[in-house]
Amino acid sequence: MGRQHAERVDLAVSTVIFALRPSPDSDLMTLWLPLVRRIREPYEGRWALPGGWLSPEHDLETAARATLGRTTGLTPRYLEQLYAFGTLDRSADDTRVVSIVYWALVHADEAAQAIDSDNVEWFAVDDLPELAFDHRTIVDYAVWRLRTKMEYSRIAHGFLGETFTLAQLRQVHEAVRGCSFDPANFRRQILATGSLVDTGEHLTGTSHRPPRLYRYDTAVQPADHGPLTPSKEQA
Amino acid sequence: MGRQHAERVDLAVSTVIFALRPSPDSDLMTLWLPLVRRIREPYEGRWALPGGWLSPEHDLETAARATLGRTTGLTPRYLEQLYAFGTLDRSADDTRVVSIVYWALVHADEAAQAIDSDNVEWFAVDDLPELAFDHRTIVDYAVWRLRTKMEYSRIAHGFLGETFTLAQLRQVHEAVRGCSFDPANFRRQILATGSLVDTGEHLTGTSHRPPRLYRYDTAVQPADHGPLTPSKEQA
DNA sequence: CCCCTTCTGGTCATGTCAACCTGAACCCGG
DNA sequence: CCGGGTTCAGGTTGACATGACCAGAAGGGG
Repeated sequence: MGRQHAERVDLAVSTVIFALRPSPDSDLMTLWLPLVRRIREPYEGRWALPGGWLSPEHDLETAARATLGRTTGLTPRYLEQLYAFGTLDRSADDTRVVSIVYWALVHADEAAQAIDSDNVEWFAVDDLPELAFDHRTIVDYAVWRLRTKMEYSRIAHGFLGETFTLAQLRQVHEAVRGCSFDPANFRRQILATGSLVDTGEHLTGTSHRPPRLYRYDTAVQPADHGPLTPSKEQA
Repeated sequence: MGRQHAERVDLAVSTVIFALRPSPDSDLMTLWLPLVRRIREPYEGRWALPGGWLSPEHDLETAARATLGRTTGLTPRYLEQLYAFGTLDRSADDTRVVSIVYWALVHADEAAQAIDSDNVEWFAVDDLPELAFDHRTIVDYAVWRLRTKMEYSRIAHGFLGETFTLAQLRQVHEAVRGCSFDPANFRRQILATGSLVDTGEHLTGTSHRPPRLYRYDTAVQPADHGPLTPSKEQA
């Protein structure tokens, strides 16, 4: 059962971090994610997902959180395991690496003040550079999961602040799903889920009728993980 | 970035294998899965999921397939990665193990002639013994995934043969979902998806009107994996 | 030959959802 | 101070999907 070859399997944990930022050309909100420039071979100079080796004293999720804090200085509003990638050819040299990848949502205005250090840069998901390893596949899968989960779950929460208007929430859905929704129908559907709480306050300062401010019902879980509760694998 | 402690992280691959068998007390079909008895500490004598250490020359999915063949002698009709479990306390001794778990569906009548060797035994998911490690949590999660996926995907395929009647397909859904469906409505919904092909043949020998035999449309994928095609991570 | 079973197709009431319409409420320019 | 512009907020309508139910068709068994 032990390892027969001299080589071994290395375990890495990477994270796909999503934030919502205004597009440079249009004023619409689009998806962005931070990448780090590789300073070592293989793929030196290429952009890659933030991550690191898994040390024995760290939990998988803890490692993903640490990576997130190291590269962006932020704490995620949502964090979930994406997939474990482990094909033989994904490392390009003769090492064998299995990457357990997480995906996270961070606050939009927090992401604006995030650190933009030398080797970390934010990219729009529609305009990514060439990535190292199989990271392009990973990002595509993460975007697909985000889009799919947005349809049936309430993870839009992760992009917004404590209180928000229905228009803001709708803009998040439109940015991620990539299509526009009827404001009236969107209101009816969202309110029908019972996951929103009316704060009674209104957002003022707009040049039109002041919209109501809502808050998420904290009693409802943001996403259905089945028997696995988030942030805890209830071992 | 390297491992700081003397201990390391070991990587295991386990598989939750599902088959449909008639219940011993009732004649209804129920979910069963094979477990292996541990012959070593920790948890010696307890039942556990089939699995093994990941060797550097094996793909993750290949390892899962190998485990499946070793314990049941079967090839899966469906195989998908479930989750990577990696909390610190899941090994009960001072080793650190990360388990990448797959789940699989095998043929019902093939499972009947499957090997029932000394240390391998099939159990009904509703009547499981105490399991080793956190394997009970893993099984619960796998059952939840199977039930959830059955609602929107066409993985019932994995339990059936090449051709089948609508009643057989309905029985699979009823066994997994745990409720009964109206035959007429079930027919309408399934046929509306366009994933079934009428073979033109009928099943004879029954004591009632002979039902039509259908076949799955091979052009349609059994499940939506997004950018990740099954059996291939398109690295 | 009648009866029982299941298959197969159909109807009907209900609920859901997208498209559309209308009044409400606020800011701003004149 | 007042009317126009804009968005919010709620209601209506028609198309479509869903679930409960019904009835004829087609076999085998007593």
